[in-house]
Amino acid sequence: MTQTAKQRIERAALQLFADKGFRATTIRDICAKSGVSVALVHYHFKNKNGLYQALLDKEIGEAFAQHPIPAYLQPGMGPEERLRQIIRLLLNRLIGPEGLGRDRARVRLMARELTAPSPAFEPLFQRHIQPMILTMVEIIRDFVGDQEQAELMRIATSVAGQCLYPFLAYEVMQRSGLTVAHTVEQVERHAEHIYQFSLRGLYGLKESNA
Amino acid sequence: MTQTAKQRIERAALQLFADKGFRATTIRDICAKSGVSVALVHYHFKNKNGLYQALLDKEIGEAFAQHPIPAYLQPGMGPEERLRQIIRLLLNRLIGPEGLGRDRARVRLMARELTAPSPAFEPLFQRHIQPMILTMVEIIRDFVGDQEQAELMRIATSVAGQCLYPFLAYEVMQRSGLTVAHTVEQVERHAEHIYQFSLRGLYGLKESNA
DNA sequence: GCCATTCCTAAACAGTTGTTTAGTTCAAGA
DNA sequence: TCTTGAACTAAACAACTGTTTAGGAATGGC
Repeated sequence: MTQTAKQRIERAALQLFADKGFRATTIRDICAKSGVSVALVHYHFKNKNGLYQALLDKEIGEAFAQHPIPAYLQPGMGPEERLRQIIRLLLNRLIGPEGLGRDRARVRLMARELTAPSPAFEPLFQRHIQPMILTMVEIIRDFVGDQEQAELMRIATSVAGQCLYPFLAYEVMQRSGLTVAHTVEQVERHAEHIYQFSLRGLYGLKESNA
Repeated sequence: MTQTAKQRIERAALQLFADKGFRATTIRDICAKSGVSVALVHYHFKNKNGLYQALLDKEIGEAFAQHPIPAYLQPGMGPEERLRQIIRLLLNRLIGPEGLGRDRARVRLMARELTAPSPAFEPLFQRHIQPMILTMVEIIRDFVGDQEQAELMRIATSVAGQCLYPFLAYEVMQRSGLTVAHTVEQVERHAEHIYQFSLRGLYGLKESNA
């Protein structure tokens, strides 16, 4: 047996939670898929919530931790380079092969949590998502100067939306024949596209303000 | 009694399905909230799936039908005006006060379906979502000329992402202190912002291609 | 050999869930 | 007045669900 029972449980649970959601997935589903008894799940993970929490930490937490913010943003960078890097960070974390993109189930699980967060997601949100958002907003504020709250929100979502949409709308896009590639080269190229696209948009704002 | 029992069921079900999801919402939850008996739900809607389907059709189908594509796109419009109009369409449908934005529960329900579609969503997808995507892709193709599939996908998601993100990431944004306004004026202003932002980005692509 | 620990299972338990059945109330039409 | 049909309820049903209990291999240390 190349995989331990615990690993088989985790694998099966990840796929089922991602496909059907937490509530619709039963422990017996997971057991049938991984070939273990019902009690073993409780032995290894205490209960259904514990299994889900462990999965979030492992599949999402670890993937994000491999791409920490300081690996992209270094002191002394100008606003343009910082913008480029925060976009690369988002894309590598979300659809990059070392991020969530390696596994389609990871993407679906994360998309569920972003649109309908569960209590188990809270620690991950505070640890990884919130800092990303705040950093992005700060970079954009550097770029466009002082703005009213509503305008800042519009600009921030213009940039962040480009990064997150191919990730959130995975299912819808696939049904329309549009697919996202997850190779390193494709991700870098996508990041560069979003950077260039956003840069023009941001410069346009400066012009119309002046 | 100002509302019929059937209406109270629908109202309670909408809020609960939006908050907790289809599976996590029980018929008894809905009954407790609307003050009716369990059997009455089956009397009016046949079963739980029927109730959900009826709700999707009513809350999302009707809102979308109020903003049909031909009301925005007319023959003879140039590519720039068509781009502006398709953006207005998306925003009015999704966050406008006559669209889903009128009711926070509608937004949450739709966001759930976009990231994790249920079988009940399929007819709405084919009727409303697919035509929107195809129209958007067509407009962008007019704009940027022939492109390889991957590049077209990147450009389309750059525009669509800006429109959909404030909608999909409702929860996450709210937790970070960013709120989306749903008044007509705010929505129109947001649409104009996305149009200008995208226009610059698209012109940039033309330049770098030349 | 014996013991302790880890990994694992079958079976039972108690509560929940969607659905159905049988029957009640009540207003409108003949 | 009688009847018909729509709106509604209480109670029961059968299946499912998360969790626990009691115990069986198997392994490694002493």
